[in-house]
Amino acid sequence: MRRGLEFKKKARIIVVDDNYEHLSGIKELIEIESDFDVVATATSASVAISLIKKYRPEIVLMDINMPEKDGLTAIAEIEKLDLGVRTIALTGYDDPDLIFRAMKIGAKGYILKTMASAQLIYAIDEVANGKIYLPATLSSRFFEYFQKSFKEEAQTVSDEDNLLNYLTQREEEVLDLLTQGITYKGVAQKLFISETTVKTHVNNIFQKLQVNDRTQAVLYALNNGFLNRRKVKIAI
Amino acid sequence: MRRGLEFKKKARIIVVDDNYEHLSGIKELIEIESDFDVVATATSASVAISLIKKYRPEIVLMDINMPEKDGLTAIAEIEKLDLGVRTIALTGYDDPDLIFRAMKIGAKGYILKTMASAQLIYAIDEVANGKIYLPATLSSRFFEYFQKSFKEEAQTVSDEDNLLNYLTQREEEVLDLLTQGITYKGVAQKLFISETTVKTHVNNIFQKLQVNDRTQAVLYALNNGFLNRRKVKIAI
DNA sequence: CGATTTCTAAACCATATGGTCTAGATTACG
DNA sequence: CGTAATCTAGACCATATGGTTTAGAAATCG
Repeated sequence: MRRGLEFKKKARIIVVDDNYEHLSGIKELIEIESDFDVVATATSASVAISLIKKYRPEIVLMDINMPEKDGLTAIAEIEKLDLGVRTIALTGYDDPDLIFRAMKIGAKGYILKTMASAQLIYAIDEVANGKIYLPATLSSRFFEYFQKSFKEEAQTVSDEDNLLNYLTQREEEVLDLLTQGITYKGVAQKLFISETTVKTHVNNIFQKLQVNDRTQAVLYALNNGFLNRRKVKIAI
Repeated sequence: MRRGLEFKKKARIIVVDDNYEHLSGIKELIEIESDFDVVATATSASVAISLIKKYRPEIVLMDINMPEKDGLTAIAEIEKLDLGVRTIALTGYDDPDLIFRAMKIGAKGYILKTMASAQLIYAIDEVANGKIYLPATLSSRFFEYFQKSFKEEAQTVSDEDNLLNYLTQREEEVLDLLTQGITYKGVAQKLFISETTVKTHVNNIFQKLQVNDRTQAVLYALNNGFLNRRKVKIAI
């Protein structure tokens, strides 16, 4: 598979799988069917991490379903090292939650063990070239899960009977300061009003939000999208 | 393109684009090259929504770059109607933030206007069959953006000098109850200890978190991933 | 123009919260 | 076994917070 005079470096790979049979199978597959270089293998996440520090590979193939320290935390740790190592998650399950979590913590690809060997090689190739690879079926599953979580969030947040809607503008300003952990005295200074006025506003806020104290008001505000009102932030 | 005796219903489509040229172009394209049925078109989001309510199509092709009411809010509204209508976003820009927001609010597909007509038909077909369709390039862009946002979040949250790490187990339990808006008396009852003990714990918490009151402690906890410790919740 | 809402502010009081110190019982650690 | 950390709990005091009522000024609305 070598391609003449290309300068492209052979991607160096570390394979991690607690099952030794699988491990050597994958290693052989890669060495025979592709141009990549398996520089090391590991049967546990902790060993894998020291090997990664030592060899600095471009790619890590990580089995997610391991006992002891699980693969997801391992991936998270690898990402935290920030060595530019790109990790591909490998597993038998297409559980959307698993896919979501893997991608969330920084996996650059996600492949099922049942998939054809050609697809594995293709995925490694894509990821080695800086792309992120998810097979179409898994991608669909991911997005369904992704949208479902946001839908639930949107429902709980932007209800039209959100009690925050009943607050006046001044009350919103006061509540905004409260959600920053500022005392009544501080609020009074910031808004150039007396402390008793602040107390009046606060009491009205309590009644409207049906809570009994400052902490509960702040919690209500945070749980019901109060911050999203003023800031146009579309953050996750 | 009709396929003999299949029972599959022709998907009914509404196309929305403020540019009339584009609109009729897309409409013709769909009618000539595919089996789908364009039941209506609209040049504004608000008109589109009433048409959707009237025709109940399976698919909506929505141009995102419209003046007045923009396409994203339109998609959000359509999703909110919960009519089972599946929306595909259509735009000239592959801005990752745009893609991310579109998918977040529930778009079932995202296509660039520059893409080949065959790809448009393919996308509609996929979405009509209940799948979610993102072309590979856009998918890559989406995931990069997705991971970047989580990476930033992870950095601010899971620092090793997170003051929450200095809390004892009992202090964590107390703080947990405080983050639910419970009073000292309530905490005392829940933990079967005296109120003065609660106060002792709380004072220790304040010192460790370097804050002055309950609200600030709760805010610190929420902003620094306190909830993610006990609950394995991977919520967004 | 009259009514309503909003923002302002005070008085008064009860209680919750916060700050500091001391101290016994238990457990963990070297 | 001695020491440190943790959990418990009391005393004492200062102040912040919460509940209620009243009320004037300004803005908004029909």
